[in-house]
Amino acid sequence: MLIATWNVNSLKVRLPQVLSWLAQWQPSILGVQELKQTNDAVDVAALRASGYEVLINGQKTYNGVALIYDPALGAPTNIITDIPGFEDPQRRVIAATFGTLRVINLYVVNGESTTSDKFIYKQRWLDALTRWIEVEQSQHPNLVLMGDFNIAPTDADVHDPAAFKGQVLCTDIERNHFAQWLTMGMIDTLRYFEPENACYTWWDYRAAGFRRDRGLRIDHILVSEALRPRLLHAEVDREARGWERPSDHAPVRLLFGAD
DNA sequence: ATGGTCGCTTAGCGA
Repeated sequence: MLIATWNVNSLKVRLPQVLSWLAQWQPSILGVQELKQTNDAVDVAALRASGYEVLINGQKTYNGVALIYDPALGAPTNIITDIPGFEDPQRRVIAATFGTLRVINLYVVNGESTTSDKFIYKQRWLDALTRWIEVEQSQHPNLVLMGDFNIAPTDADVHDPAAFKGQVLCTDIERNHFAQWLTMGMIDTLRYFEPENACYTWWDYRAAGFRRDRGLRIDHILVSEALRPRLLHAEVDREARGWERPSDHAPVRLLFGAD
């Protein structure tokens, strides 16, 4: 079973690439972020023609997330489009249960800078998320948590740690949340299979970031401990980042075995 | 070189 996450930076612009990627990799589930589209604007027919169904939590201009899935998984249940109890006009969450698998797809707040009001919002958002993960873990042994987290968990996930020291995406406040999820028993699957090497998932459009490999690892797939025996492989799809008119993020893939 | 590029909406914002 293949699961993947991809911040597409406009599903309108990137739909042809998403369709091509689906045909190439045939994932069971693809979580996408930054649709920048309302639910009505998403070309569901094109996805269906490619053999996929989709759950959308869209928003005009900003944010928006979706779960694109193989209908052979059956009808998803317990669909959630908000962190329960957390008021948020921004569309950043889509979660659903597929059989025995609980999947949460997130577009975490960027935060802009540590002195921005958006960073306060990010902290409130992460506080609510951490509380919610505890609840989801208690209800769903087989939990997958994926998306654009806008957190580089350690200095090994940053091309220039000195330049990013204390900056947004790299603060102790953000990293402590990520560390807390690991303490709670979630597994950082990319690091599980790639303990040493850098494996960036995002490169700034500016300053030829990708060509110079000046990246950050901010897109993640975390799974609960119960799924550890089934883990087979995780990797970053750098090829898609090198396509014509790419998203600034690469897809991240996780392969795992059947029950 | 202390900037740079995208996407959205149409001058400026968000990333």
